Amino acid sequence: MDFDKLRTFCRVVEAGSFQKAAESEYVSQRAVSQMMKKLEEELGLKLFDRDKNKIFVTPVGRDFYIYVRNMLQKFNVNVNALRYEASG
Amino acid sequence: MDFDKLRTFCRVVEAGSFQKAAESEYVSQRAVSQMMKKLEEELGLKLFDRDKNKIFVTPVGRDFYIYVRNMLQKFNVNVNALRYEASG
DNA sequence: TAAAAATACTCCATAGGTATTTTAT
DNA sequence: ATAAAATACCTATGGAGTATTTTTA
Repeated sequence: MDFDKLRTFCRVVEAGSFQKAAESEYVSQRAVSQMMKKLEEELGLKLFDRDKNKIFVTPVGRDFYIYVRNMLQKFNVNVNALRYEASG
Repeated sequence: MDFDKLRTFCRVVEAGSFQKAAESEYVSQRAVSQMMKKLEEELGLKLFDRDKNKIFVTPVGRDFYIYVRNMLQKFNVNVNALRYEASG
């Protein structure tokens, strides 16, 4: 499990497509497609329904998104606080 | 940033040495040493003081440990809940 | 016909192992 | 003399790009 995958997942949910997320993250569509596949395998959760050339976020995917978005944001805040602590 | 690094970091803090953590995680001492180096670089935080053949967790490292331990635990709880949700 | 996802093929970076060196107890 | 961390060297795995195919709107 790595943060890049989680961040990309968030972008996908927000953009509504792998392609759009890929563009906004400056990686290839393939990279995003692979990452999301691995993410689902790793979690043992189906995050998307795939309908040929369209994706839909599952209810579980939506819940996971809410959770992850918050977790990543908090993590960044915390690390920044520690950087400040270390520098002061 | 990946969860393996964070988990290993927790093991190091708990064990008090790279070697011990390596044994308990079934990886080489080198792997742990490298992971911790990368982790510090990625975070921009000094997590350990290195004194030749001994390490000491820095105050910031200790705070980071508290945070990460909790984060990882919560994450697992949440994913398990989602698995349950998905199966029900 | 344009846009999007999956698949195939290829390549390179990096993560990890073994072995070695250094140091302290 | 033992235990632990860093370093060097090497290999293999996997992640990413390009190109291609399929499908739908």
